[in-house]
Amino acid sequence: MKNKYIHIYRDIVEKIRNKTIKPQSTLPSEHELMEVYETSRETIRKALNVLAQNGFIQKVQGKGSIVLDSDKIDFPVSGLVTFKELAKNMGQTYRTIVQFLDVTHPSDELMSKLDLEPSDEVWRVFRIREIDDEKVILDKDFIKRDYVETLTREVCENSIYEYIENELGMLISFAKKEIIVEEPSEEDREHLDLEGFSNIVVVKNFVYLEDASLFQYTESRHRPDKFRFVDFARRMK
Amino acid sequence: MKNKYIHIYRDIVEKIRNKTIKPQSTLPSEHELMEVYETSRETIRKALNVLAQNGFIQKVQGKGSIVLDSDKIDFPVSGLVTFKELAKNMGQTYRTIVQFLDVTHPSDELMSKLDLEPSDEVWRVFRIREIDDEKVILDKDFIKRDYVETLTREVCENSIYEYIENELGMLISFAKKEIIVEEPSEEDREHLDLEGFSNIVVVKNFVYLEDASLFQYTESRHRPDKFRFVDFARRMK
DNA sequence: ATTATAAGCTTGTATATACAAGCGGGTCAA
DNA sequence: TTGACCCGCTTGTATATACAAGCTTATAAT
Repeated sequence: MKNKYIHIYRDIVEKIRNKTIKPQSTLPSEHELMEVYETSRETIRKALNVLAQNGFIQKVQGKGSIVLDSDKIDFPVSGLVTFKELAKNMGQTYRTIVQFLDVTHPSDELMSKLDLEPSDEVWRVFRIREIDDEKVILDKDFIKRDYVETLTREVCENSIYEYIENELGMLISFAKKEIIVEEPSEEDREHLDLEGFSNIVVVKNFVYLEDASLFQYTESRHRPDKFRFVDFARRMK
Repeated sequence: MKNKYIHIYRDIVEKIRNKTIKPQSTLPSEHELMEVYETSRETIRKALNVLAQNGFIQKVQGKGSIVLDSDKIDFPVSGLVTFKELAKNMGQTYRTIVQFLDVTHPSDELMSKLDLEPSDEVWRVFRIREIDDEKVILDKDFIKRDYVETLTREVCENSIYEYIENELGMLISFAKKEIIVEEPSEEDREHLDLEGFSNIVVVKNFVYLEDASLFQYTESRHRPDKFRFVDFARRMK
């Protein structure tokens, strides 16, 4: 009986995605949805609020809930997304090359970023991402050792996130992102196919777990032509 | 008696901002907040949910609401932000130069972007943004004439958003953003102080009103060194 | 000492009710 | 025809209650 509203949310998302419910149309009223899902109005409203928050619908007082055009707001690239999901949308073939993987003590910069002591240990993972046989992204991951005991090359080649969530049972909850543009470093030039591009898009990512503990810092360095970021922003009333 | 929860939200935001409530501490329990604000638990929870959504707190079942470090998640640059707000944070002095302002019929590209007919009219506003006496941003705005009858140079030099919300009484509700990197166009080279930069960060912005109608498309073209985007993303459970 | 259990706190979910506020269509009067 | 008003729909807000589920601490049993 738990998570009824999330179930309703997912159900409606699915119907919007596969066009069972068409863009620009209005959803059934909250009263009608109550009967469809055999639940209370508050539960329906919780589901609708999540839909609105994520850009699927727009609620208008006195009228109803208008279904937005999800194609125009194509999400997958927004928010918390892994390379695997991103690559599927971007190109034909993709591959991850683990440059190296080790445990060290944090540099000064990292100590302030991850809030660490000099004695703490961190996993350091550098990965090169290929899309259509071009090396276009350099991912530098720093993960607190406290949270992750072991980490293998194989895991890094696949998806660290999947490992952490599925194998270790830890839940990623939120992240702070910062996007800036820099000149390519020596490292960038060495590992990426820059093809004359003289800028690098740097996505700095601070990842937090469900208990609000910061456990990972990631720097994702993109060749500019392979970078795209989509965001849906709702205004505070 | 209306909007009690928004009032509570703002009150707590203020307390977090001015450090009356310190980062990493936990908020009073929902029960205690009920008494402080003399309201019901559901109302408190609504306020707390908005706080969580906007990255001010993290709720942990069984424990409480942890106050996040807002300094590390400095918002103002995220979401729906106008140049005026942005410039205040970026530099010392800023200025807006209205390149031109007119009404035309839409190009094919614009027709598809703004969902228009060939007979429709659109305002076209091109503005150059100066920060510290350098021309670093080129803003190209396209606004549906249906929604805005008149638009003056003076308004454009100040803030179109303020004009629309305060003078015309229309409410901006949400926006879809897309960030990509391009080669500078002739136009970019002509109007901006590119200083050898060979890329331009393009922020495409589709702005919607409260009734879900699309009414503006903006293309904001930034010199890469003056671009920064901060985002807070929460994962769906 | 260690472990297991229970109690008491916390937040999470589901339900019901009441009234406010916005929209739209219909009615009726001028 | 036009405008004012009302009614029935919609969503928005506030309240109360009940129980579930997660965390911490204290207590009891081994």
